[in-house]
Amino acid sequence: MQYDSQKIEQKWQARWAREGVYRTDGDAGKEKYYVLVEFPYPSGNGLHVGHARPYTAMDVVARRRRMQGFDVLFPMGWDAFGLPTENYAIANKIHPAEVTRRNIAFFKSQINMMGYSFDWGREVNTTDPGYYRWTQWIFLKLLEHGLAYKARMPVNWCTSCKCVLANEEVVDGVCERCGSEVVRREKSQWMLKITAYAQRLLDDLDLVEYPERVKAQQRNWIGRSEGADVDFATTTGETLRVYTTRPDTLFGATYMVISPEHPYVEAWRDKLENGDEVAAYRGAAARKSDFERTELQKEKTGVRLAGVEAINPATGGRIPIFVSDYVLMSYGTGAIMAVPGHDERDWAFARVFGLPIVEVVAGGDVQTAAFTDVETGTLINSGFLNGLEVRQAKARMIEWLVEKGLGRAVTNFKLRDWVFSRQRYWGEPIPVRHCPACGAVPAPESELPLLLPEVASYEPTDTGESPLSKMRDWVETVCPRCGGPAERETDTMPQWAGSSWYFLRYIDPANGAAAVDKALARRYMPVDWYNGGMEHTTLHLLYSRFWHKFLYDIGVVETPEPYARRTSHGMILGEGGEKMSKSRGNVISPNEIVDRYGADTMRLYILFIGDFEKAASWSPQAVKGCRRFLERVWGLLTRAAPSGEISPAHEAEIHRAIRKVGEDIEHLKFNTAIAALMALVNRFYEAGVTKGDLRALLTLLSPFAPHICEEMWERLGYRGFVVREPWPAYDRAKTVEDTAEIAVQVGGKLRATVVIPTGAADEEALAAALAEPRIQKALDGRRVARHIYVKDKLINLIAEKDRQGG
RNA sequence: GCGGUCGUGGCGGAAUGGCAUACGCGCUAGCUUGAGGUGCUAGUACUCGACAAGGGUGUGCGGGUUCAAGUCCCGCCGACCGCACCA
Repeated sequence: MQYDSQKIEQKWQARWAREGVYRTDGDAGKEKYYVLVEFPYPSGNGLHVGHARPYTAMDVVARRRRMQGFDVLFPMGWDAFGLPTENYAIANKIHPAEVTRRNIAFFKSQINMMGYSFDWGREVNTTDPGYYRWTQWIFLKLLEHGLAYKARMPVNWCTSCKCVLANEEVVDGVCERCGSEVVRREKSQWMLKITAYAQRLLDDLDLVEYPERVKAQQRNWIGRSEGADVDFATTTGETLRVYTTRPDTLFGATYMVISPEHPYVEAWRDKLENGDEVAAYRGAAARKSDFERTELQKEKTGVRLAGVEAINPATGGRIPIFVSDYVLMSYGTGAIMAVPGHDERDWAFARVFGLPIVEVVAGGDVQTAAFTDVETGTLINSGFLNGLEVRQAKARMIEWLVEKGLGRAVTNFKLRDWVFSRQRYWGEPIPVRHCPACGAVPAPESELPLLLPEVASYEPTDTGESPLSKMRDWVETVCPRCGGPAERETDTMPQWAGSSWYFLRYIDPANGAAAVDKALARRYMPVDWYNGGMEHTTLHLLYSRFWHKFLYDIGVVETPEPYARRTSHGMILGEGGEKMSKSRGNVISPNEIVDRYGADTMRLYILFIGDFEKAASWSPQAVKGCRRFLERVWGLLTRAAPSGEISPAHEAEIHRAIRKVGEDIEHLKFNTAIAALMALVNRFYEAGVTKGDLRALLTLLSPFAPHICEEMWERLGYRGFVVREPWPAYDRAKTVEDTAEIAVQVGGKLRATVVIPTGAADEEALAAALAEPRIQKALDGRRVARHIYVKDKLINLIAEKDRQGG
């Protein structure tokens, strides 16, 4: 009797589908549990083993929750707008919607091949008008609440995608997706005011259970800092405002720096003695790509603004002003007071330009290096601040600035508003009309969904206009406000739009009257457990938290946070620990593995491969171990004694396995859960097995390898589906054996083990230990001064001489 | 530089402060097989010792706490991930 995985897997996948065993039942008598995996982008490459890891892990969780009696929501869908599809469509002259349809069909067949327990009755697709209608609706609501606005500003422009990128999509100065150079372009863009939520996005991290690294990364990205705005008078009459986190060092500000993009550079042009030189510097900075501007930790450059000076409000002294690209226009006020004694960048700049370095916080040697410690220093050379600690001096200086009307305490964030426009075809049209008289006017809600028009060409344009702009009969419309002629917005939304709320649509996927029914949202939100990739920490995860908070504010949902628990899986690497990629030719397709070994083997291996949270290298050898294990499980069919009871010989270890497998699943320790099941099977081979033992094994193994378990369940004559069995309970009292082998140490060193009854009393353990000849030998005649006994674990004997430190 | 994670056999990796290396891969030997890219059994950290009995040493390095440290504390070294001229 062979283990024919192919036949078994097809058989049970068909039966599960027929019986609808994975449907979310909505039974109000049950507690709900919402398990979520990140929905895939259906690329033409198909499912990757990298998808299989999180999907399998969460499938195990969902399956266990069903067995535990929860009403489980475990849905799947498609994040289908996006550039690769559009580019493929352009190259092959197929409509992107058709490409998407084909890719989804392929992906879906692969997902089903793995035996995942998704409820397909709730499938969502971000490119479906019935879905993006509500994405557009949320945009209109954001607009209504002043959280969407159009602004002309320098944006990140990918030279290859011919499209604007969000800050989060620019990695090391190049496009996150295609790796091409990103340059700055001045463009009018739709922006979402995520900065309005910066503080809440930061604070509410305390409400959720995320891995520390995820929270840290988000905090870092939000980048809150506390300081002060300070106004400096200048010799031209203008006031130059700076932001500083070190107002305590104001007396040490010996010069100022403004960003090349600072408006004063332009405004002062005619007043400067070296206007041309400054303009040239500014021009050079503008031409540099982000990559050039940030990549090199180069020497500081800059130009002094000759003819203008500022007055340090604390000292009253005149100080020079420079323009330099180490000051960013996008943070603070785009201008800084430079304190070379206590800031490394200012110190480096001062060295290049021979500027004075004044020590105002004692504790270091400012001629050698900037002294930046804020914990130990004491203020000097600082008038009324002298003698104060840094912390006190900050507060005192802010009081003084407020008194004099020169400044105030300010909190700043690194987080920038979200650039929300894309100049591409395959995205949600932004439902806005531009009227020469009324400006940007929201499209009426009744118009939604505002459908993507059929266009002849999806080619991006070099001018930076969306391909939609060429569709004149679509573009030309009327203003909803004044009725005059108007044009439609031709930019589309970024791919992150549809994925910012998809978890809500799963709850109520067919609702034509609302994005999600309130009562249903109340039942299923928040997502109880959301697993996804680390690469989305500052993109999707942050964006969707923002949207969800907004939907909370307007009463659509009732939980402040969308995800109660977030976990992250490590990457699956190729054999040598290298990233899997087509160019390296080391990509493993799940199909290869399923064809050769079966889905159950694939599922086991992808979880057994290593620590779920860490990167792991694929090993073709090790896959076989998992197949071998299933063969051994299968082999138990012919060995099982007819008794339906758990055999006394295995009772304790089965109860321990129930506990361990359950706990391990909760803690993402899928590898050790499987190891425990392997150990159990090994014991069954050593000491015999009954039908009852096997029954227990199958219920525990079924979340991991559901097909083989279902088949064996049937062959053993059990009724129904094993995947619908209740998760077994363990009895703590039954997890212990009658006897325990305890370690016997002498002076902390292991000398022997003895077998004594479980829970034996101290004296009994001591007697057993002393009766051991090897212990007597180790004691070598010395008296036992004292001993430490840990029940069922060990006994440590301290001999008299040991205590003297010998 | 800042933030985070982490250093354990030949390899992937296990260990609520309590017998380090579970489980799997690989390897070695024996059996099985017509054959094996099959299956089974046994072995597999290093070292002294006779490949025995029996010792000793071992979780990146150096200290410390403790009856007991891979685990806790301090200081180094190294790796990986994220951010990075954010004032």
